[in-house]
Amino acid sequence: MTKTVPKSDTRIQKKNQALIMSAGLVVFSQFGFRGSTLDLVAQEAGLSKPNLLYYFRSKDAIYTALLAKTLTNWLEPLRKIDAKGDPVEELLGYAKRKLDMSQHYPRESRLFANEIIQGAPRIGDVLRGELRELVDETAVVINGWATAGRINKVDPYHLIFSIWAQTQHYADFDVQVRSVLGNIDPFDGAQYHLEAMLRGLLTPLVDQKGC
Amino acid sequence: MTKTVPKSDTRIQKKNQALIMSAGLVVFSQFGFRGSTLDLVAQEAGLSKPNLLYYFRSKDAIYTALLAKTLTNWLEPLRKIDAKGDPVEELLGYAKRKLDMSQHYPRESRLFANEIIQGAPRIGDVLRGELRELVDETAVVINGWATAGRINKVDPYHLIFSIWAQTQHYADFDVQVRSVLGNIDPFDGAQYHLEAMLRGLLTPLVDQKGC
Amino acid sequence: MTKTVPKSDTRIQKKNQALIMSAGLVVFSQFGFRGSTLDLVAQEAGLSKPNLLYYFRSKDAIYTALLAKTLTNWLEPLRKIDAKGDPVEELLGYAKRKLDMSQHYPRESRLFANEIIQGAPRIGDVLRGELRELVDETAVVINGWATAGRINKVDPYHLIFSIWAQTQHYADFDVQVRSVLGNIDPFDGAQYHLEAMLRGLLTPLVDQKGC
Amino acid sequence: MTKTVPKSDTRIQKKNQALIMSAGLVVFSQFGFRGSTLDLVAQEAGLSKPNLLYYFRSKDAIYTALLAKTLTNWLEPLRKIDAKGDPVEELLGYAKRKLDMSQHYPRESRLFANEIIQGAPRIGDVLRGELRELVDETAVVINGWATAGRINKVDPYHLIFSIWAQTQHYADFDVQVRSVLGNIDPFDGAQYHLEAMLRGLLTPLVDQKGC
DNA sequence: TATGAATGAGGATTCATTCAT
DNA sequence: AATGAATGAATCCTCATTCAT
Repeated sequence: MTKTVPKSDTRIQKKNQALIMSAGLVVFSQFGFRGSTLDLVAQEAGLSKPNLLYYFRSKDAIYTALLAKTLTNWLEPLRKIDAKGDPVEELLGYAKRKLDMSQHYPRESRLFANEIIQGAPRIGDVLRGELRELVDETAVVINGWATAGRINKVDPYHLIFSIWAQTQHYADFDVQVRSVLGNIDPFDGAQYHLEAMLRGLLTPLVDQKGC
Repeated sequence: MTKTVPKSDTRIQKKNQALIMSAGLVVFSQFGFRGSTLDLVAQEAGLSKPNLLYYFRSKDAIYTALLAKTLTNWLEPLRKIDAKGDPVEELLGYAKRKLDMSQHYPRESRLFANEIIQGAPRIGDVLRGELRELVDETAVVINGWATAGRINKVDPYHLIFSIWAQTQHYADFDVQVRSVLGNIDPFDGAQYHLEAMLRGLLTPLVDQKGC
Repeated sequence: MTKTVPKSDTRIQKKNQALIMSAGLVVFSQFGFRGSTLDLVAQEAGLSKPNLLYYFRSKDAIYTALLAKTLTNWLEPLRKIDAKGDPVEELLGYAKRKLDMSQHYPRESRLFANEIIQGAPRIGDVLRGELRELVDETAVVINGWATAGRINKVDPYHLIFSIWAQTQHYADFDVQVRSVLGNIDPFDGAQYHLEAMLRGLLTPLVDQKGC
Repeated sequence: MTKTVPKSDTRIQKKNQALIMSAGLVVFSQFGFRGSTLDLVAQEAGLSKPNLLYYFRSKDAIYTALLAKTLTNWLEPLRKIDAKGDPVEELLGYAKRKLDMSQHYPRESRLFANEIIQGAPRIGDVLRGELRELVDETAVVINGWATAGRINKVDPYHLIFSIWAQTQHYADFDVQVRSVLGNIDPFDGAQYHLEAMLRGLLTPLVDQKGC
């Protein structure tokens, strides 16, 4: 009814809010929203359960805040694709950035993976709005490159999907990848393979062999 | 002895067990194990909750049975790769079968995706055992093809990962894909794009252009 | 999400639903909705808390069911006032019925008292609808009697309020009344006093003294 | 010693204590003790929750202080009945004062109503002590008047109850009264009706009609 | 085979109160 | 004098599971 939630952002508040969101990331990325409990988050954060709810109105509020915060970073790499840059390098760069994120922020990847697999109940609007627009714009750029003959003709949407799929796979299916590879680090090979794949797809034949 | 579980498999038993597993697939594939409830499964199956537990010892038993049953089909396509076939056609065929499965059995895909993202607590052994062996064997075949110059040199593990990633993406991230594509059917373009990608990667240059 | 609430009314269900509503009456009539706890109701009913919620969806559902069930009986006496009867006797009869209810169903009286004092959040509509109409109709009857000279001119609304007030007082303020009266039974004197009061108000003087 | 409660009554202390009691009156009179929360009181007072507890030891302390403070005013009208005055005028005056209090201090009325309906856990002693004595004394006065033939014979206790009931009704059941009356102000009619009732009851017939 | 009835163990959230500053 | 921070004890409700029929 009358929830006392901190209004001013003191030092300790920022610290604890960050702590909670960090703990939330660990838990929610593994179990999804429904599979996670405040107990787990509290334990991970080293705080008491009511103390969690002192900083966030509800379990949902933690999760939503987490999604919102992560979302911005998540879409960033796509925004960096430069229409004026070299097409192949731009796309390889994008793929590399995505792969780096899978390597260094696998939990964020799994957070979204869980959310989307479970039907994106909370970010459906973003997917159909902001994300779609961003992809549409990028598709125009890619089509422009193809029309100019600077890369092969490709479906820009599926190209983007395949970059998402191949990079996020190493974060989302980390357990599987490591089960198969044993002690070998996945990301070295992944980077090389992904580049080969993209070059094979994009590079006009005339550039591949001088004839 | 504490629990009476049907021993003889009558017709009605098989029917209901199948019904429950079918309902379980719907629910578990969306919410994962922890996020699912027996109530949801019971409602989906049109059975009472205690009746579910007459056929299966526990929630866990339903989930485990479901995973086990699906696993066989899931690994099947990989087994079908024929070392004696045409390399590119074999690999394209594999990719196509996987994509078909994403199209026609997206729930099974999401069931595994959920399980693996959440750390594969129940199928970790299979991943490190059966799956790894199978991939190892396939890797030998692919390496053989490359050594024989019939395809380009590729890392067979990452090749397989990239096929998994790109095909399963259309099932697991279905909501996202459709959010971006709107009314366009994803699978037409996906099939074409995937083939282009694999051909670009695998086909020796000498075959691509006659020089 | 998927609440299993009994649909068919078996014997045991009716028994337990009645048991719970009876316990709910005891608790809610004393503490009001907000001040009551399911624990108290469960204890009063001799059932476990989850078992309460097996029969009723929520605390609110118990309370609402209770109000609805009691409401009908509550308005009944007013409906029984007969325009064709003897005015004074009809009104005295009404007052007597109300007083009897206070004596024999004091909890029901306090249930409504609590609800109304606290702002009638759940029965406000009934008050402004069904109750008001009923009172309006009765007011017409009373005015008719007064116009015909069969009773003194009175404000029918305040007459009804005063009957409500004086009868319900013995239920709602029972503790106070008994604190003041000690061991004397309140209802004997109440009945006599109320009758005197109403006769004094209603009876035309010409009837009181033959002149 | 464990708790620092202000000893000296500075200006700001008195101000805030009054502020809190005023806010407590608003909240407790609506929801009763158990249904009220410190959050609600704090919000109503515009103070922080811990600050409330700086001025009052506990939620209970606020409530008890409120009851005590109000109680004095509450009993005052009864004390003002003057044995030497004109009987009917004295009693009508008492009723009027009570009705005025219902009009101008309805919250105080509801505060007691809630407390008493819920069993008077905190003022039971006062009811059985101070209140009872006061009523007993008044009853003697009334009986004296009746014996002297200055008013009709009535049960003085039920007479007092009926004045309480009819006057407090307009405060305690305010919502209901207004639901029935719509936009008409209740207190005009109430005053008139109450006077008629009491005169009808009390006035010896010989005074009503000269015969 | 099926289900109504029942519950212990959670799980999210509220709340009065304490503590440090 | 005031408040941000913190929490143990409720409090409502859910859920997997058991039991009796």
